[in-house]
Amino acid sequence: MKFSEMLIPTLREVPSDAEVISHQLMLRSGMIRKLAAGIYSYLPLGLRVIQKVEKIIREEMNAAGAQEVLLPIVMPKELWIESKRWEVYGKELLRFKDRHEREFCFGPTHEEAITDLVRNEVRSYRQLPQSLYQIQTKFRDEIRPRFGLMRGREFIMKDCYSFERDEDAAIKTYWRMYEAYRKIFTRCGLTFVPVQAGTGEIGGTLSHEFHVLAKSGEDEVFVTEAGDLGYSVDKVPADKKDPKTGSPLKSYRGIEVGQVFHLGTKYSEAFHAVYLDPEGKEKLIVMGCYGIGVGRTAAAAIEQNHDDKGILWPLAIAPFPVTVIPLGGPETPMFQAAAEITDALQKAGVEVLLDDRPDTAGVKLNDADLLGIPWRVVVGKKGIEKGEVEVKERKGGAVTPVARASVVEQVLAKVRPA
RNA sequence: CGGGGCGUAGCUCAGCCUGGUAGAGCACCUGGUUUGGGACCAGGGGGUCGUAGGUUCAAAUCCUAUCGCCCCGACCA
Repeated sequence: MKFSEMLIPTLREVPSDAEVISHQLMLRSGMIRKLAAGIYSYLPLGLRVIQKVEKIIREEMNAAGAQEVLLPIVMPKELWIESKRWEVYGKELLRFKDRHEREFCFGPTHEEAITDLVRNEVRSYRQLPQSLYQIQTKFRDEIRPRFGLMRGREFIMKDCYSFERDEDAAIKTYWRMYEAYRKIFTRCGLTFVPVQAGTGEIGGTLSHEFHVLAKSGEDEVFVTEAGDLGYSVDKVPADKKDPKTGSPLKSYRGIEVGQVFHLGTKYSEAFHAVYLDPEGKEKLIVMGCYGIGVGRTAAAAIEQNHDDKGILWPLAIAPFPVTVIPLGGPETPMFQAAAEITDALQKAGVEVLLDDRPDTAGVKLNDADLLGIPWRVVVGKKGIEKGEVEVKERKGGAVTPVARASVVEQVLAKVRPA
């Protein structure tokens, strides 16, 4: 891809309405733009990151045995009356009427829709278990949207719902999803901690939140010495000590990027979602639900991976793994070499951003720092005269001169580790 | 919803107190010179000062209302 042909409107200055670093950097790097409070457009670079995160989520959810579906965003009032949440949910539930004065809401979550689907389609124990997930736009009319993608009103969420024959099977699935979540956030390059949490409005009995630890986090979490488990404010032991080791728990700020719930039969009771067991007896389906904030995961990655010059994307979710920067105009040997290197990498299946803009070296290098693409190939005049180009990792900073002839091979080794 | 703040060019902001022909830097367009860390010269385009009403000879500036946005608090992926 050529920088000059993509819509990447980078900003030199920090927009005045952005407070947290991820919001600032997403705006400055041309990933997102705000349309209204808590409502954002994703530009090409931002969408690329979102899609990388989604790809990881899909792979791990599929590996955990879940199937992808897509439910409606708009749902009728009646469904929400059945679960009693039309009254309970409050003003975050955005409600409206259609031309026939029938009442609807925008989905803030989809237990109702999925349970309705499953109760209509599942009759027999032979059809269970089922785990169904979707990646979809949600709308929650938050009292105070803030921090860019971190707390939008409209946001992309992966939500998964599991349906099991009994409690034991549901608990097993719960832990399988828990492990899938660990893999997802690990693959996204995040440092995170699973946190024992209360179940809040969605209801249920067992729950973990996955928190990315960052100073800007909205939640306080209490983490064990080993850092392998935490407790939310409403679940932390009174003495604030690790129940296993007795050592004190440390307080951190966390960004909740995912949560897993064991729901039990709350929704299957409300919706009479039942199946017939081998004896022909009617039984309630046992449910779980599992959410990941996709945009928030991307924002959290920035909160955790940035420096004073810009983003330091983890390789797995970077908009591009590598950028090639010729320091010279279109007629120069630098530009020629850069184009050839780009071409060779692309033929090898690597996504490359070629900075073909006519701007000065300073502009290109500063923008490259801002965008945070993990690997950078700089083709400079002195280097090219010696038959060399430079390979630099955004995070490390060390510049490695590499022979022109072997640069493709070397970049490939960095960008797709076996 | 309670408390605080802000709406002036694409972005960052000055001007408002003390009313008198709308500004700067960056960005953008044209031509030229430039290319290792946000270049230079010359020319140029762009704003009914959030909106509506009021006061006044005269309003970005004073008054009233309204809308939007940001921050702090209660709610949440």
